[in-house]
Amino acid sequence: MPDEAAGRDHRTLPRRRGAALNSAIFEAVWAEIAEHGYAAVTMDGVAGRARASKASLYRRWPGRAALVLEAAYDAMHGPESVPDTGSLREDALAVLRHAARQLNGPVGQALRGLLGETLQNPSVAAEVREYTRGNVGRVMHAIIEQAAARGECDPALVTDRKVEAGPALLRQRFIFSALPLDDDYLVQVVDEVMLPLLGVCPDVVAGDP
Amino acid sequence: MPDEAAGRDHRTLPRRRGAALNSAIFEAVWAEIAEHGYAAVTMDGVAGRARASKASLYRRWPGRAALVLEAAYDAMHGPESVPDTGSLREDALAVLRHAARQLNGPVGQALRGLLGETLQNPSVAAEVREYTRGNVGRVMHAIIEQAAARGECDPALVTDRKVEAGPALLRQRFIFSALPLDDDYLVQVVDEVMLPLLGVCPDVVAGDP
DNA sequence: ACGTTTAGAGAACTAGACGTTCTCTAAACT
DNA sequence: AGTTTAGAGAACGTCTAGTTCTCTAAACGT
Repeated sequence: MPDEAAGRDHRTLPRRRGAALNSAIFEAVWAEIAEHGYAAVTMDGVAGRARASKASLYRRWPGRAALVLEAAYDAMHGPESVPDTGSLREDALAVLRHAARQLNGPVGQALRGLLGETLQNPSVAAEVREYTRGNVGRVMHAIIEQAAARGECDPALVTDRKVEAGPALLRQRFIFSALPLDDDYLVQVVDEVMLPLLGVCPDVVAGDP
Repeated sequence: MPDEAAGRDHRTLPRRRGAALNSAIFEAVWAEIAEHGYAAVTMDGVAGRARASKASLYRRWPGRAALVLEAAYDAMHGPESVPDTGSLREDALAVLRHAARQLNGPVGQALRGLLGETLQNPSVAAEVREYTRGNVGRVMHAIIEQAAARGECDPALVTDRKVEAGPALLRQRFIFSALPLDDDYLVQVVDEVMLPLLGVCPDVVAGDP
């Protein structure tokens, strides 16, 4: 009879399950993205790096898109809070800065890849679009309502197109430019587009003597 | 000795070259896109449908993206002209309508797929971005300069962000919505965003008694 | 403590697309 | 007519997506 080591083949290492395995898989996804970008994320690669089996991956997610999407959700922990500084300008900047911080990091890279996936194969995910669009738009509406309640802007001026304009500029730049979203850009979006559209602070921009 | 038919194998059909072959290949690309969308375009599929060889395809284009991109260029024949109706509102509507007509058709489907490709693999094509961004932006700048020269808007108000806002809304809707770009949307973009940003026609929208 | 059920590791396998390369031959050129 | 160029068709090697198999550790019962 062999000693106890002989009974242990290469599969006898401690085996993770449930949440622990999930976390290990998400970590592997981020490592793959960080190393060679979204395009380099393959199911085999993630499984290998996480020391998980492809069967385990496919038991949890139907494909790469669903996996990366859940990894992104996981990395963003928690719904976005609505800022309330008492000034529309500061609220708007806070919203855009929060979005920019996410989009400039690994989560942004993942979302770019996922958006690419949905553009090529529209059947894959209305879900991705929901996220990318839903959050910022909802919060933007909320801070504008706050401003209208304070009398800071005229509620009659508020339309869907005007509310969407700022976020649309942010997204355009995120999608079409490889450069990070810098703060100057966000300030321009707020001062040159969002506030003028709502009739706030007609072209008096801070910093000009 | 067999008769003359025996010497003709299945390769003996008339053989196209140069521009004629190019056109046949482009037609095949559009047929494939129309049938099952961008995702279904494969080099094998296009070659088969065009009765061309894959070798001929790869001699002309390095890959699928380059092929579809050139097919799109080919379908758009000619650079965009700058409208000059004498009214900024009409000029802007003309530009957006021209863009929308393209984007609502098969060319739009191709561009969506190509954009998806570049988002997943940024190395592929700065070229695609150039097109998608370049044209509308350039023409938009031109009509605004015309309007400023007529005294229709204040040149001091014109900034890059303001000029980009309208096109950004168009693109956002193109990218994130599967629905076609309808004319109501374009009118809203012009009347609620573009003109107010440039200080034209402050909220007097036609059609309201 | 023991037995049953669940779920993970690892590997083999199929199928589809990419991109390459080969041969044979029609079209274009001189 | 003879030469060169370029296209048709097919075979091939590779990669990735998914699936399915066996074996076994972990979780959960009694």
